[in-house]
Amino acid sequence: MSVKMRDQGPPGGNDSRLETLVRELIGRVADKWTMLVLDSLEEHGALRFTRLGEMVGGISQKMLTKTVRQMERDGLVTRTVYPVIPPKVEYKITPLGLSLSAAFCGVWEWASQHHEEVERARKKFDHASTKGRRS
Amino acid sequence: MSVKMRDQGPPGGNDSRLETLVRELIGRVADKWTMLVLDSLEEHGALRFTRLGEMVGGISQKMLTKTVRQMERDGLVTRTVYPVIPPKVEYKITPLGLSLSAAFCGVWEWASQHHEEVERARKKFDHASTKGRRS
DNA sequence: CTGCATCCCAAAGGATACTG
DNA sequence: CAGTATCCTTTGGGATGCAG
Repeated sequence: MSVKMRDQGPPGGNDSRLETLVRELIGRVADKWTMLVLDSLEEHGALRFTRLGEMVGGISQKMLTKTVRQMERDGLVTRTVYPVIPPKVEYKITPLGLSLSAAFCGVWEWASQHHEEVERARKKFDHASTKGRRS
Repeated sequence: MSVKMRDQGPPGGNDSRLETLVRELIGRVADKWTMLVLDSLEEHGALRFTRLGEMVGGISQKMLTKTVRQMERDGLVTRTVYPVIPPKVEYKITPLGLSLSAAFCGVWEWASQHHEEVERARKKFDHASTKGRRS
């Protein structure tokens, strides 16, 4: 699982530095909204701001703006402004974003396959906490 | 990518309900600390509270407690209390947690392979924002 | 009318002190 | 050692304003 073992860059003593960088990137990318936006764009190609928000569901305009800006900065999506009236802005996934989406695919599959198991675990946990002592 | 297409449960009109459930689960699981904790436990087997915090790195006790509780509730880890003095609590990944870790493996690989590309994209974005106009 | 910035408040998160 | 409780700071969400 770890990144330590397969260092692909030029050799040196920067193993821990690379590890740190990758961890930061994971922290950035392993974000609820980022993943949901990425998935929406991967499914529907290009979307306008409002429509994208609808597809994601339950996200505020503020967070959508922030998330999408971050993703644009990271090179995961492109933002195209059409200077027309009424204004039109389209967000589109990039090849890099597509590769991340593909990498994250396994997690989607995991969620669809194990969500019942998770819910059972929760029920059990809540039940045990309610009455019994645990330890 | 989507879950819509391969519904594995009994047929019915509950596609959107399942979709919602899976999305909620993704929102829960696609969390920075959850993934980092999961990875630490996957690499090192069983860890005590403090040691786990050290392995994760940069996490506060409060968030570690919260994250680990959540994960225990979701059935991703087990929490074993040894009634000794000083107290000893060990956290261990479950088979379910292991499966999630494996599913998330692709994202780790993506991060290690593309972090340079992301950084280049950021530099370019910041550079463009500094001086030029974008649209 | 669309897209975003701003304001304000609620909630999440970090640091510290304290208990079993 | 492993938390819980208590601050206080930061972040996120809803509503509103405003430019194109």
